[in-house]
Amino acid sequence: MGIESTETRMFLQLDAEKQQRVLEAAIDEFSDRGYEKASMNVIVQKAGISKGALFKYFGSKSGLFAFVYRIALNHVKDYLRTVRDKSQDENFFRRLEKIMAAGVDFVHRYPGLARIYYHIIFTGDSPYKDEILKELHRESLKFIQSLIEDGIQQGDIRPSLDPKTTAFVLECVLDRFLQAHHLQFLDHSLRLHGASAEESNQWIQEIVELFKRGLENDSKKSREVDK
Amino acid sequence: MGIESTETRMFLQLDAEKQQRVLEAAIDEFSDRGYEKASMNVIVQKAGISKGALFKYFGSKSGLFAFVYRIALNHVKDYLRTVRDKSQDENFFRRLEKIMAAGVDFVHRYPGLARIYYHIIFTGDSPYKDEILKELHRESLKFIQSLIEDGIQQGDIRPSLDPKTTAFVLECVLDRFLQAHHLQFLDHSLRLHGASAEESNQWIQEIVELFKRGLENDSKKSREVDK
DNA sequence: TTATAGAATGACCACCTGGTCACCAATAGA
DNA sequence: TCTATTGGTGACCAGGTGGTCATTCTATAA
Repeated sequence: MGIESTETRMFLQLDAEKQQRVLEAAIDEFSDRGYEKASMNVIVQKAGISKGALFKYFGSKSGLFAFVYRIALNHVKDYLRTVRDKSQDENFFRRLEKIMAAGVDFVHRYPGLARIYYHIIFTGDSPYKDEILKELHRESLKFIQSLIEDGIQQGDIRPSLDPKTTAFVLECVLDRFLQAHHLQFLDHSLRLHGASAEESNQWIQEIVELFKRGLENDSKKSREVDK
Repeated sequence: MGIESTETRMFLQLDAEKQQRVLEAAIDEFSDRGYEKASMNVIVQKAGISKGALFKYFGSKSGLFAFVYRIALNHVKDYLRTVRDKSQDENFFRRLEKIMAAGVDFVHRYPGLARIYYHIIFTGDSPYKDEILKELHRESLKFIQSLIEDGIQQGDIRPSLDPKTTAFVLECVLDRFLQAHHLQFLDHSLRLHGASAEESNQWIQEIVELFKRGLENDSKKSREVDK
């Protein structure tokens, strides 16, 4: 498949400090400028290696990007899976809160990877564009829809809801919410950029409350679980 | 101000067919590739003029972009103002529907301008970045907040709502909804790309219904106006 | 110590960009 | 006819890109 990462044995055999240095330089440049505008010359400079060496490690710019993208995607999958599994027994709205909070944590813990991930989501800026985007959106959709299905099954949200509409609305709010944490120009109403965890959590509460009213299953009061 | 368009008298004195041709070439290239990646060489080729002439008409790439951006912004302002004024007497949710429908109309009628406008909104890709983004977001926020304030004043939505949260949620759903009409990679759940006006309207109904439940003022039944 | 294999280097390449300006063509006015 | 002005051209420029590869360096084994 086109988006296979192409790090060579040579790269994998470097000492850990050098691998780390190269990886950080790449994340830095790709997160700052996206795929197309990122410059291998800049990455080389930041990493303190020769350009020829970098091309030996990854074959091409797209190969290097694929390597970084995979790391970002795996981190996203990890945090989503972790929070989903840990919140299995909670109600839909509580789960939604936790997913948003985990997203904020991800953005704060791995700012570079988060920027790369969301830049791809919003702009499609990547090599092998179709495959990467298909993969990203398949993952995202699968996750949100399973959450909604669980919520309907557990009686937290109305069975009459159209799952597609609900997934659409949830997804765009979640994406924008997280993106506003690191893209200041999108952050004109909630001041999420630079917000403390507590402030972000305030906003999470408010947003989820809004969704609660809109989605809640009246005929079966939403299960409350100890907070 | 930095974002003043810089079309020269020379451009304005061209015959209308040539002006149109140059403008279309620019819209085509900027909408396809955004500001930074758009190539003056490509625009020149598409317009069938010399590069020197193009630089005489607009001074620079940023000058040309400012010209095009202004046209896009004016179109957006126009449709928003028109739909807001025409729906002055309707309830909040009906207004929301009409605004979304007008947005879909804008996207269909001026696909190039819509792409340019939303690309700036989502990526900030433009010259004089701070000024343009400030202007865009000021307009957007002003519009949505005035809509919400009207809705609260008329008793359609709850006064207890936090206007910021509500504006945030509305804005990201509206933006994503419109963007999905022309960015296929964002269009994985609703199939808006290539949707008929009727299909889009179906989705609008569903989305607004969701918001209605979430926002509606219980103590004063939302005013129904003949549909 | 020498030879070899592997790793690394950086000058070079073709291609692309936004922008410049000497030159040319057309037109109007004297 | 000559001159001045306006409009237009495209070769050229400096700077940047991703990528290549002849050469050099380094580590290891014999």
